[in-house]
Amino acid sequence: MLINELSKKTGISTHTIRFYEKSGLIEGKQDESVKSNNYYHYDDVTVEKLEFISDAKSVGFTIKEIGQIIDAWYNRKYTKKQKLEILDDKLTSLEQKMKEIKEMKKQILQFKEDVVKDRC
Amino acid sequence: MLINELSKKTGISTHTIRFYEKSGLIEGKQDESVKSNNYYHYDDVTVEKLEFISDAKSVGFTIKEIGQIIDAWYNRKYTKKQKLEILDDKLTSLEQKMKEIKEMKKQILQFKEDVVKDRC
DNA sequence: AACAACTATAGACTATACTCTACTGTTGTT
DNA sequence: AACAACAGTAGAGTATAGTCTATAGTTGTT
Repeated sequence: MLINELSKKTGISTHTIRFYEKSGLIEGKQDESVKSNNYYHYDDVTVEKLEFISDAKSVGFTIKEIGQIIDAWYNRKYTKKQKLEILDDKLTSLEQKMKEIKEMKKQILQFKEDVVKDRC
Repeated sequence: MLINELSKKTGISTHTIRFYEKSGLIEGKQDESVKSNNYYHYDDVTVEKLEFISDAKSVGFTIKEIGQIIDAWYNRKYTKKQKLEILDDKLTSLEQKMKEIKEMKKQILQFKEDVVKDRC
């Protein structure tokens, strides 16, 4: 599919898709047999990747981190061991985020109590 | 205390503290009786606030959101009802973040499985 | 052939959250 | 008095993650 279809399927603008491509998160390929244009073609894996990128951004991963995860999942540039290391690293960071959110919840509940009891 | 002590107590640079002050998150007060300088003085509540800001940033709250929470907790510019609304709103957003993180964990565990089983 | 819709590239612009530099003035110690 | 350490203000610079504009060429429909 071309970029417009990819954009419609994922809800991500063509501008942002191109930005992600320049950032190395996804990669379209050009059809060598067609000489009249240099249009990029994208497959269903790219759709999956873009959906993952959206989710990963929501939890606070940076483009760089997301790139690492995608490479660990769908690339030949790491050994199996390296891939598992990267993924475990991200799992650890998610555990950390969860802990911080739980503490923040407690803190805000405390604030609520303070408000209710006119302590502030 | 002056800004340097505040910085040392919180581990936040004086530059960043001034940035937070300009952003309305904290507020020092000048000693009217001293005319020779315009140094700002900070109290222990400011230390608390800065510690909260660090934690809140970790969970992904923006400066604007943090400002709202601080105002809801320590300000007279909202009614009790408004304060509780703001705090409940942030609690909801924390629940949402928590959900997204749990899903991301599942996803990355799946990636790990794919790697282990050579499915990618 | 005309024309709208689409594609690629380059580069400018925006928002957020700092971070640093330059400059000036104050305080405290020697 | 000298001088380091600290204070304030203003404004420039940086990194991240887009977002938009301009330009030029291509494709598909009428």
